[in-house]
Amino acid sequence: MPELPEVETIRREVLPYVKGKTITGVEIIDPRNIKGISPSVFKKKIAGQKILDIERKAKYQLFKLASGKYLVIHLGMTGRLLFEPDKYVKIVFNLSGGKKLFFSDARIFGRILFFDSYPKLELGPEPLAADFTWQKLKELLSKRKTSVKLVLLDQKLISGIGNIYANEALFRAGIHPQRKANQLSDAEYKKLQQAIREVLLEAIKYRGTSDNWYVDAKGQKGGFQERLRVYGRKGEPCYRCKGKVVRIGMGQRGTFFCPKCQK
DNA sequence: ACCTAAACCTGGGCGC
DNA sequence: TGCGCCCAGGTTTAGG
Repeated sequence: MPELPEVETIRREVLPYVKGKTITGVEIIDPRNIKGISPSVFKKKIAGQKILDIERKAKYQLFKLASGKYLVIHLGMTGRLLFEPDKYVKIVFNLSGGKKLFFSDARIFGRILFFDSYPKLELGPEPLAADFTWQKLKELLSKRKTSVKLVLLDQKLISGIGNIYANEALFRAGIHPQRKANQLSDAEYKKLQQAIREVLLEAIKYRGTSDNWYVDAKGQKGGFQERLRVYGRKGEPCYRCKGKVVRIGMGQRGTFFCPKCQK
């Protein structure tokens, strides 16, 4: 599923493809991804808009338009932005110059939004921001009594981390996912902050994780799935201690960890 | 304000 | 080959 590294990979590919182009029209094959306004109003508003830039905020892509308005896309779980169509295309953006950008989404969890001014998205700080220090992480996590794993997934508190990278960061930091967020030591907040940064940067470098659905705008898989240490590895040996990786459910999500290495 | 759980969705994988 | 069942999970919504 597209988390921060996957969305960033797509943004870097799509930006040069659309920058300076005008959206001449939109074909709506399935309207269910369009949120907040009716499909017909969306069509009218988007037609003729020139794209200046794409900004990424957490898992959102903000298409900055010359009019000062914004097209905002969230890929949900199975959403894709593609240069060539696949069998799950729901929306087609026709661009000046004859190119098309395809929005594909098998499960229709993705969201397409339109804002007349800069979008308010209610997101917590991004872990890759320069001022996201371990003290900042401690300040945020100290507010919560629930498990550290679930808190990492709360986009209003910290934005951009999804299930894969929450599992991977906790493994790298040696922290058990069921530990209470407000009960870590300073050394553990420090290790966790470093682990989050490291895993996100490494995943961007490898162009994201294609555990199942994710592909980039060219339809190509990422490379980070081969570097996952716990996610999806239930019953397999831990790379650090050779013990078995365990899977439990937390908040309706698969949670993978090594009981020996994560305390 | 915080926390939990259900709901939204459907392709893919599995057992039979 | 095909049917039924279960699983995947980001975000919103509802309710405690």
